[in-house]
Amino acid sequence: MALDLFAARGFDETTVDEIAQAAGLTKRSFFRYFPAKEDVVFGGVDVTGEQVVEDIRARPADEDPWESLHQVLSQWERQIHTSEQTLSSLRLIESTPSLHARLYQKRAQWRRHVSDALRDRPGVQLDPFDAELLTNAAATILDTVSQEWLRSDGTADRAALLDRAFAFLHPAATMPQKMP
Amino acid sequence: MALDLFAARGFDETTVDEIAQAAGLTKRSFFRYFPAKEDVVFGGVDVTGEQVVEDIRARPADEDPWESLHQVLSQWERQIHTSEQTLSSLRLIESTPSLHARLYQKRAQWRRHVSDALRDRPGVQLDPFDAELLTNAAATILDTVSQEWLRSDGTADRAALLDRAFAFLHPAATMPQKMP
DNA sequence: CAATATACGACACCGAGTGACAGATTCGAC
DNA sequence: GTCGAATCTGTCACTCGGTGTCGTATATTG
Repeated sequence: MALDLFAARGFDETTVDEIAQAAGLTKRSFFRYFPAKEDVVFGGVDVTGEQVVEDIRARPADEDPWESLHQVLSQWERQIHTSEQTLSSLRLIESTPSLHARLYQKRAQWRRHVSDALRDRPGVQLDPFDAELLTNAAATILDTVSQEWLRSDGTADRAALLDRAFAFLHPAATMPQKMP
Repeated sequence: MALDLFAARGFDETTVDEIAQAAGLTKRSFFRYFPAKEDVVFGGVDVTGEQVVEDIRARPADEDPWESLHQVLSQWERQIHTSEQTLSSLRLIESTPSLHARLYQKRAQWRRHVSDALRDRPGVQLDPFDAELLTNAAATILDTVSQEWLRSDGTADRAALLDRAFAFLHPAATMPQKMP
């Protein structure tokens, strides 16, 4: 629907009035369904939702956090259906600054949840800085994988790229201690 | 000037007309100096400019890319003067989604430059995916350090945090190869 | 059928940002 | 110093995203 309009005229060049009219609504009614114009695009794309957070919570508490992130994200990566529409949506997002910003915003709150999940583990208490560092690094991996996948026009193996990235960017076995 | 208004009434609650009037201008003239309302805040803050990119280009070509990033960013971190105003600016940015988005946007184009700099090295040609992964990881470290520094109310040692993060998130010595 | 909740349209409004035009200011050539 | 050009600035009008308000249909429930 609205995605066709974006594909044809571009995101910024398409007004909310046009989107609404194409869907048989008013501008006012459009904003009753979507908090912002940008959110039409993210309706179909699963922006790494609550499932991942729950999966991390379900992992054994004594598992290496980085390994947990790897396992959960790897599994998630293999579950999602990477349709042709996902590809064009991602392309649109990448080429539109405001959409890019919106995606980042959604990822930011997701990261907070993941970071909390890592620190909520019983037994070992993880330093907030370390938890955020690991979480942000994992998010960066996701981001870079998506970027590469986009560059390959959807032909690249996302799961393989993810594994490679997780293996490459490996935290030190012995965590450097804070200075007192 | 305008930062005082933001500190008092908040970013979103301060209109451009008010900023302009406080500076003795018109709204129209304001937009002749700043492309967007958000850019007033980033005027004083050095959002990791061209200097870092040049420094990376100046590094020995056979140096480990991660080490180059570490060295340059570490040096940069020790050069910047982290004033009280920087702290309040960062606080404002963190608490305002639109400013957060703008910062991310600026960082994005910086990352592209850094990634290009890493790949432009003579001799070794780095895979685009790897280059972006390293660059994004370094940017993530910067981000996390800033976050932690902010949480400590500016008392934390940024350089030390940076060193710790770079040591913690260390790429594997042997880079995993791509599958054919 | 009546009462109430929910959805939608219509209208007015605000703030960010832009284009066009007119007047002022600065600055260099002569 | 004068003239003319370039630059700066204010004014007005306009677009577009987003919100508040209100009146009115269309269910939904008893």
